[in-house]
Amino acid sequence: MGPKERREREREEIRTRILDAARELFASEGVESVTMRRIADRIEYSPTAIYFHFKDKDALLAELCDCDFRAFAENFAAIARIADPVERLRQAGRVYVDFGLMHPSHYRLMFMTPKTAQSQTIEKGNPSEDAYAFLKGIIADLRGRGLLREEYDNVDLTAQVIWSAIHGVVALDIAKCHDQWVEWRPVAERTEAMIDFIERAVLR
Amino acid sequence: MGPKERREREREEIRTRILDAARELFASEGVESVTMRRIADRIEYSPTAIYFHFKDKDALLAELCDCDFRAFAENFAAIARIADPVERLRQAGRVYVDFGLMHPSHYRLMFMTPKTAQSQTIEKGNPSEDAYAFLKGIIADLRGRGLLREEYDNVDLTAQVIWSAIHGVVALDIAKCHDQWVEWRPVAERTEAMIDFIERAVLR
DNA sequence: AACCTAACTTAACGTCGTTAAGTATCGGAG
DNA sequence: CTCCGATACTTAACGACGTTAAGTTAGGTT
Repeated sequence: MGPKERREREREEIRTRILDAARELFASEGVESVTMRRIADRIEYSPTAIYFHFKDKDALLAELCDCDFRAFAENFAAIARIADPVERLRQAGRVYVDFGLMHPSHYRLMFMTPKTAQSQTIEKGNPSEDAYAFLKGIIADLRGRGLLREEYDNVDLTAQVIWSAIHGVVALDIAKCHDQWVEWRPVAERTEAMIDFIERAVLR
Repeated sequence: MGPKERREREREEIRTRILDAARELFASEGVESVTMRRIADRIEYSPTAIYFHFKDKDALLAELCDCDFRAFAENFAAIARIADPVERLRQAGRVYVDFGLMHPSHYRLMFMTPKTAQSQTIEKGNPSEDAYAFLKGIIADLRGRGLLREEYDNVDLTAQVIWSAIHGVVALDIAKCHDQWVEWRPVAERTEAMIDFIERAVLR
């Protein structure tokens, strides 16, 4: 079964070539520059060739998004070894915001855009692939050591509130940082303030 | 100068007819259904007629957005009379989230989309037209009564952190409520939790 | 009565996502 | 060795989009 495997491998290769081209366009020129035709240009194929490998544009973007979710979760691996859960939470907040500010296009697609039904390639609940699970782990740890206020007995609810708070910093910055309406404090200052804010809210 | 005034009035009328048609499409079918051609259909004009009244589609959307910012700020008028600043803050959070959840399309355009350089028709700093100013007023009041922790001595920074926190609840819900990845707590529960969260963080 | 201009319309351009139909390549069966 | 069918593409086209150019009509001014 030599040729069959080769075909399979080649098919996988061109898939990743398409994804890579899309990712480059996406990162450098924003999501609105990612068109089937421009992706096709980059890999020197006709636009319709892409449809042989992806159902449609949404499916392609969803797969891009999936890769990014994994890359995002991997950012937290470095801080997983921090023993003190309070410090781990603080660093997690910084890592989260940094990712969003360094990759605003990706962040928008991942967390600020409705559609994109996620695929199955990420192992749910595994903290090294699933950042939400990582956050829940921190909260469970804090709770286990009796550091949380007693009101925060629901891990999911607590995780969702903390996530919302830190997401708000990133999302508002991405969407509104060029808005002269508000006299914005520097985003780094807002981030640190939010991290303190979260700590004051949940710790005893 | 009778006819001249009439012309002016008619011009204003058709402008608002266009805006109304756009708003209806927008609210009922989402922003992606707002096309120049469909707006034109609704008012029984040709698509190009709109360009006589608005520079382009972005300008039209920006103007829509402006109306919505004013309507948004007016929602807070009812709670402006609440004497207790703590309770006023709590109610403001609820009003904010309710607006976002009841008008997700508008909320997305107003607070989750980068572009839309705001126009000049809103009086900045006037709490009855500018919701950010309204929030700052609450914080200044809290501070004036010595209810805030001493760390929150910067009104702008404090307002921006609180806004981010509550925006995060709305924004995540709009973008991710249909995501099965996370076992979401009901948005009402998250909202109340965030309001408590904010209070615990900033009050003495 | 002639004219000018504001307020439109029709036609068109170039873009987009996507589908239909055609073509070449190539592994495997007779 | 030849033929076949599937695989992997291409070209052509459709309908929708934002927008511009050119043409038309109606009403106030001179």
